Amino acid sequence: MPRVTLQTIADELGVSRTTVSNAFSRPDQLSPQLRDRIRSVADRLGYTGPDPVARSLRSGRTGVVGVLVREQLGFVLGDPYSRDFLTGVADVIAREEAGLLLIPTGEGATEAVRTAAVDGFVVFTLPDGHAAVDVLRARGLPTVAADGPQVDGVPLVAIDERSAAGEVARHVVGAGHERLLVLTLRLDDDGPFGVVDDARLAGGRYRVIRERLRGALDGLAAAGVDPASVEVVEIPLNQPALAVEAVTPRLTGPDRPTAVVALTDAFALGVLDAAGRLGLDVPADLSVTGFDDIAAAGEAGLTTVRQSGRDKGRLVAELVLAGATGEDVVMAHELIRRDTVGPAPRR
Amino acid sequence: MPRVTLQTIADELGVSRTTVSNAFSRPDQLSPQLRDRIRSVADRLGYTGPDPVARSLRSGRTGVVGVLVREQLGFVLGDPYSRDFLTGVADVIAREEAGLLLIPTGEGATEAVRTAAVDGFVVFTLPDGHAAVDVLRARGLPTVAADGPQVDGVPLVAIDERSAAGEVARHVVGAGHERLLVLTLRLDDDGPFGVVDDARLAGGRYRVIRERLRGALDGLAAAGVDPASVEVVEIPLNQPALAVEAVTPRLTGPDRPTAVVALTDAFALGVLDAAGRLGLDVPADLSVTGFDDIAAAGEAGLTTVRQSGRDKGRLVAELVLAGATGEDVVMAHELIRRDTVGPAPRR
DNA sequence: GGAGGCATCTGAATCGATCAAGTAACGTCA
DNA sequence: TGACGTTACTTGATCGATTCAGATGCCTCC
Repeated sequence: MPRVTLQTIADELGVSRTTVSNAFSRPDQLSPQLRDRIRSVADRLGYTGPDPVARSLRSGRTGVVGVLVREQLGFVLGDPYSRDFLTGVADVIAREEAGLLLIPTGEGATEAVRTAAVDGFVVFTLPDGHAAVDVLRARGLPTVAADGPQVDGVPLVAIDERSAAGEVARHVVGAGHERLLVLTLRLDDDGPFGVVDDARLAGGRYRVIRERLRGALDGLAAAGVDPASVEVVEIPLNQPALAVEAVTPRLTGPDRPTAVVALTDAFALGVLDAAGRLGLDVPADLSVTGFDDIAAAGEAGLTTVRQSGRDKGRLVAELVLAGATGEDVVMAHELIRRDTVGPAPRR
Repeated sequence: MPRVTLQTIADELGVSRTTVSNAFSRPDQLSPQLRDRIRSVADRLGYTGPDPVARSLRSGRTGVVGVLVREQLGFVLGDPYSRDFLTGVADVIAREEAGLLLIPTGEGATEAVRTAAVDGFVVFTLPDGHAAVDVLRARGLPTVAADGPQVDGVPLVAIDERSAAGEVARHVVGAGHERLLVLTLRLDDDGPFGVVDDARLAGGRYRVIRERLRGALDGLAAAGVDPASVEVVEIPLNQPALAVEAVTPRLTGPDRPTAVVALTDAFALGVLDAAGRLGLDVPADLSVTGFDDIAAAGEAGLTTVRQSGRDKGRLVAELVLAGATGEDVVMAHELIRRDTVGPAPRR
């Protein structure tokens, strides 16, 4: 039994294939009567509308945006900020009646990128030098990167991480803190994770984190705290529990830090948790700052840097759908002062 | 400047278009030398491989699976069980080098389903009678539903919700509890939400929840507790905070329930939270059960029904990719007895 | 009454590949 | 030596639609 196509219906009614096509895709191009007849014959024959693939081939557009995320989809979906971002992308995709092709891609797996039938790509926080990005560029489709990497020919949408982190650092030092601990997300995929040295920082391939850390250290220096005196601890996954683990042994003793600058909200929430377990009062005994202002940060009263992942997702999707030939976009951020930063406790 | 196609390369080298096609898609069909020459010319001309759309049209397969989820993508991604499921789907998709098209679809929005260029569909917990499912069936592509709805011609993959909930109910009653509270997720999209009556239960369009609730009530009855004596409270979104809100006013007074049977882990975690705030000891003062065994349930020591969302996602994806003509699949579940069910307190 | 405009419909070309069938050259083996 | 199988490549048809340049008829307006 041959498949039902436009031609089948055209033959059935004695009209041209083009007219049947118009009945579905450009209803104003034919009389309402004929349109209805065509529709009813289509229903009778079980024709559900023009084949999407054939339509895409001829028209040159698929109506699908590919979203490149890191390989472990579970971790991406588990992260509130990432979720906000994806939700923002989906908002626009739905409004424009487009589709969202999720492409989890490891360093080696570029095949999915090469063979994805899409009109454009969104790249979401991949490390610098990720192989998939080269493939993307070769394909020549509209592409926008969110948060990273920064690559020639691919517009980047992000906040000014460096100055945002600088503001945080100055805010904390301004409250009188001198003994600080910085908690950072992984700078690169290869371990070991632990205390960060200069080489590790300089070589970090995750742009967002690298810039944040640089901004924070520069901000501390500018405020009069020697960056060499602050311990920087690197944690591989953006989960509160890992921050608890990293920070707990470091929050005891007379020389313990009086403030923890966490480069993500998840870490900051972990620090609040750890402080509670250790009986430290925040902010009387310990000050804590985060980054991103996810929903849980507001509930916890966390002082943090606000940026809207959802707005970013929306903007990025719009740029891709619009053809994405533009420049980088620097989005707004704002230091939100809530209840987790106080004056440094006196010895 | 015309686009570079197989023909461009064929002309450049004086070979046939098919041979160039084979160089990319069936490397064993031509000599290694020619293959290399073709590849190098392709690189030089900036040809990144066969156009995915054209290839799909001719070959009849797209290598993409469409996943239908409910409209509010944010809520879906925010739910741990849903996330596990999607991760499972993604596992298989990645392994088979396919793509995952996310289709958030509201009751009215069936256009995305009609025009999705996919080889098959995964339906994830849509309500019975959802318009998108009719469109799906008309398209005649391999389709599998996870958790619901149950529709003729669409294989369903789920656990035996009814008997699982029955086991929970018998377990709780077996510990001596007589005054019970049941917390259920929405039975249907239209409010109002609150105390559930028989009509609401019978008319519920979310299969999973309806079956769980039936199973729980039947189990209570079988164990000798009059279902009419248990209050059933319906909560619209699967979030712990909403359970806290619903349960707090009901956990005071001499006649308060001694056990809460929550039909999702998120609700159960909310109950644990509320109990803590009220100074009720679990399980000495209050017993609590959940459903699904998400990661946080284990950490909280929650007695619950285990099922693997990830395994379910994997199985469903495999069925779709295999053509999905089979029967319904009933997956295994297991009652996990941890630390939140104890003997009923004496008055 | 003729020119022009609009609404409606048609036909051929085209999108970029894969597929099925076929050909030519070369070796192998009875 | 001749039938047969392999390897390497070609030819022509085809997937199912959209696009674009007309053709046709009918109405309007000067």
